[in-house]
Amino acid sequence: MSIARWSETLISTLRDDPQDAEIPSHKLMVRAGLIRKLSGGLYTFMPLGCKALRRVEAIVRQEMDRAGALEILMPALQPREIWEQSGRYDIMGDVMFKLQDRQKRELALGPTHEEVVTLLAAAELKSYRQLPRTLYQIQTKFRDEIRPRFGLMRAKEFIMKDAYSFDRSWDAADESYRKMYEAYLRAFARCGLRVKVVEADTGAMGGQWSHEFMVLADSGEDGIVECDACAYAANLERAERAFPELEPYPDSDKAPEQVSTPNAKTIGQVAAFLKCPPERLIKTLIYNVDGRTVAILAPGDRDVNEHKLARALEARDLALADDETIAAATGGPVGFSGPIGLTIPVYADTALKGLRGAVTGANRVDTHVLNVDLDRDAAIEAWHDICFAENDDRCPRCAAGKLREKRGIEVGHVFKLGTKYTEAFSARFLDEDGQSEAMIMGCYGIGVTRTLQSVIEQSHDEKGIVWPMSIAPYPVAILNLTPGKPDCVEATQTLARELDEAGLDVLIDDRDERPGVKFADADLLGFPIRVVVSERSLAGGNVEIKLRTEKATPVIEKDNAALKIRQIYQDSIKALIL
RNA sequence: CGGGGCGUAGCGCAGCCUGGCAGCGCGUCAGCUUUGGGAGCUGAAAGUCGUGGGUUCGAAUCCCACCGCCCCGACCA
Repeated sequence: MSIARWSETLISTLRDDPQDAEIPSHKLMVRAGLIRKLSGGLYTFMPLGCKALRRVEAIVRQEMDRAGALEILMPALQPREIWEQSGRYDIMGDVMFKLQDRQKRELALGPTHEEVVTLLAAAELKSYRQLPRTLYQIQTKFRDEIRPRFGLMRAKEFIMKDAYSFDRSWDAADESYRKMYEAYLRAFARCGLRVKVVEADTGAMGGQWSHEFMVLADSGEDGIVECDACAYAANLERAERAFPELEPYPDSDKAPEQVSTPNAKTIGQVAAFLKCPPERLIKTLIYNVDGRTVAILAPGDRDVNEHKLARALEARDLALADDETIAAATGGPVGFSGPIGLTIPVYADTALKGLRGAVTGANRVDTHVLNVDLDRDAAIEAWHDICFAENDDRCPRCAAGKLREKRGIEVGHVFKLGTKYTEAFSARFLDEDGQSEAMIMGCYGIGVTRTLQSVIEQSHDEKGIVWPMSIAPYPVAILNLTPGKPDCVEATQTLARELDEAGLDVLIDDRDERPGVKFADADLLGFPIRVVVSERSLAGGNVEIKLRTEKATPVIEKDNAALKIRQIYQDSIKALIL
């Protein structure tokens, strides 16, 4: 492939952690000289970082091609109108970078490409004979993130592989989805990443269902739960839970009774004042949902999950009501709301079904109600699972399991979109009977730059990066410890040439530096195979081959080194293929 | 947008409280010595102390405003 000399490239390593980095992968990417910050959420890829990035892209591209997807490249600049046409201009409005051209035409830098690709499909795919088709691109996306952070993890500008499938039927769409899902598993495995697939919320993308590919990491921005007994796993935004039978409280048949609870507004204060456990309290939250006011009931010890709530109520817009709205809707001040006697619709979390002897607000200042039986005392419009799942909750899919909470980095997301966009853009085809039908669509994203950083987050030690063989900027680094000695130079060159001819990228550390510096840099940069050429080993006709993942430093006859290294390389690459 | 922290040489930091010559370590450059896990000595280059205003004989230091970066939250494919 190619031979690079340290003295001729641009590799600047830092001894100290950068002041503005928090998580290991971000610190290491900067220390190893892979990236440099231009401004918040904007980074330059340095030569080594660029090489690693291209390797991730190459793997993703190969797996897309293998799955039959077709590469295209769409514009990053998009006219405003297409976002209005899909109805997402308002939803995505704040995350889009907007600008005008000199004709005052309004444009946006694409945060994603459903609109553009669906327009394309509408124009080009006209017959069932042309289906199915999956189109993809690897391109820079722009999002005005509220808070960019962790280096490439959440940046304003990042590289994404996005694919879009178009099918003639729902069954065929499921098949396209399955192909992408499997391509994703292969791609991440080849990158040396261990991923967990979870059921996910579709959010602003819409559609029927979706799966996220998560890299488990403490620094992950997403909460997920997984069952300790079965395969169930889900993003917390979506995660369900099972509802065990409730133990009745003593005297739970008593009639409701108002009690004075001066200044006790929060669950904690009321529970302490009445000396009862928080789970016996019912939280009553007043929400504005698409312009109407509703009451939401949740167990006192649980938080309402607005993603699940929005889905349950099929709501577009949802927010906690302000104090005036609460007073008008309940007749009482904030902190003392309860379901009894309300005229607005009341929705309750399923966990409350059958609860008797509960405590609620009385819709009156400093007053709560004891002995509440929701079925008897309140008018519940509907019961839904609308609270966050928590650690130790019972699994919703199997009888035996409990849910465990983890943190994850979302590196991929696949959506079954259905006809949301194809209807909006009239992306229709003629079937065998000459009938016009909307295409069924799916979309599939991989955060390429985020994937790269995730690899480091998942694979490093106290000395530096530990690259998987497949995406290391250079799989092999040859450290020439005495670049002044002709025989060391000669042996280094020969080995490098042999490896180059065998198809490996090689970096020669030819700097006039002390050995310790070279070792430390090689560890920091994480080359999977480190070869040392020195007078000492050369005296016996040998070189040293050390793997970044191993402690030992075996020597090998220098004439056999290239073959051995090639073998290690190939075995290692093979081990990453599913 | 709310809360907190930071901004001084390429990088990491001290100095600020209590105003008085702009400092340290690493890196960079030159020379000598050294050479298997971030070497030693000597010398050198390099700073609008984030920006603007104010107080003062005098401001990195005190006051006001703004900007940038980081963290927590809200928010978010």
